[in-house]
Amino acid sequence: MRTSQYFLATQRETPAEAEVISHQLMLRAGMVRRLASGLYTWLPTGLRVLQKVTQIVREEMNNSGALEILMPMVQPIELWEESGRAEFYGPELLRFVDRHQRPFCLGPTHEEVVTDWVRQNIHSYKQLPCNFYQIQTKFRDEIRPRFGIMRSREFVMKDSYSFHLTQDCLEKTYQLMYTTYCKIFDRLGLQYRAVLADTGSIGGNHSHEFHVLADSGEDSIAFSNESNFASNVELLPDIKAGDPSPDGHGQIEIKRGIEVGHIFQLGNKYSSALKASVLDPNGQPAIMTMGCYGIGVSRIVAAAIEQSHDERGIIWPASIAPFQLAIVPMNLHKSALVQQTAESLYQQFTAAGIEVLFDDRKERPGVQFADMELLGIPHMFILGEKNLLEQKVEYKCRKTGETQLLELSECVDFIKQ
RNA sequence: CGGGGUGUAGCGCAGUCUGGUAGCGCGCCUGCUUUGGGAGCAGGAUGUCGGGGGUUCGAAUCCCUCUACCCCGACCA
Repeated sequence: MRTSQYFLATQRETPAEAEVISHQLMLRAGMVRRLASGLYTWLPTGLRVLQKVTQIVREEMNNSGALEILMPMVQPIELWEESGRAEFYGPELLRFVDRHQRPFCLGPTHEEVVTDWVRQNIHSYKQLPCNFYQIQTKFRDEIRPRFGIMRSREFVMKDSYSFHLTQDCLEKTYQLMYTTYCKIFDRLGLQYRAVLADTGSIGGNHSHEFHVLADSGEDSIAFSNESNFASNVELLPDIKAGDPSPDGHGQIEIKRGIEVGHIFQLGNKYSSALKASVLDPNGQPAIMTMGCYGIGVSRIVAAAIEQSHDERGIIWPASIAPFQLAIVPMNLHKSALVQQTAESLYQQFTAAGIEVLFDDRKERPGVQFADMELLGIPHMFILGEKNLLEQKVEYKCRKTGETQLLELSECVDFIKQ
């Protein structure tokens, strides 16, 4: 991509509306713009990152055997009355009526819809277990949207729902989702922690949250320095750092986390309310047992920034960077050598399947460097006439800030390895 | 919803107390110069001063009202 044909929308100054660093940097890097409280437009750069995250989630969900579907965002209120959540959910459920005065809501989650669909279409234990997921825009009319993308009213979520005949079977899928989530967060390049959690408004009897570790996180998580014990502090009201771990192994450490995933064993909460049953091997109706598994896809984008940034801007993990590499030719329009080499390198990287941002603007080098670093692009190649006359190109690593001179001919291999 | 704060150009802000018809920096457009870390000079465009009502000869400024947004609390991916 050439900057001249792109829409960078970087800003030097931090908009006053942004308090947390991820929000500030997403605005400055031209990733998002606010439409109204808790509602954001994703600009090209932000959407690239969002799609990277989406794709990793999709691939690992597919690898786990889950099947992708897409349910309506608009849901009839009757289903919520049937499950008993219409009243419980309260004003966070955005309700409205259609032209026939029929009541609907914008979907904040899809337990009701998926259970309704499954009860109408799955009739035999032989079709179980099954696990369906979607990646879709959710709407929750939050009391107080804040922190930009981190807690917006409209957001992208991966939600999946599994159905089982037995608790044993549910636990197997639950474990499979647990390991799938670990693979996802590993691939996303995030430091995270899975912790025991409260089941909240979704309900059920067993759940884990996945937290990205960041000092700015809204949650506190407690974990043992010796064992696998880890829990949201909500479940351990009086615990503090240095206390003995409740499992008897080691001492408690406390860190801040941003919740980006949550898995639940729902049991039969929704399936019994909606009478979702299959015939068991004896030909008798049996209420299905359910699990549900959520990932805050858009929140991950913000959480990744909270976890990895410096005074110059974002430092993306390679797997979700909007571009892998920036070509920064200096005085492109003054030097035929710089121009030819930049074009040639751009072609070579592109042919090698690498996503390149080719900064062909007529800007001074300082502006170019600042923008590429703000954007958090992992690798930068700086092309100057002096170096090129000796067949050299300067490489700079975004994360470490280290630079080195490379032979022009080895640039592509340097990145590919 | 309770408490606090802010709405003036794309972004950051001054001007409001003490009323006189809107300004600064950055960005944007044109030209020349400059070119390894957010350039310089010259010229230029952009504002229903959040909306409505009132007071006044005259309102960004005073009064009433509505509204939007941000921060602190209870909720959540």
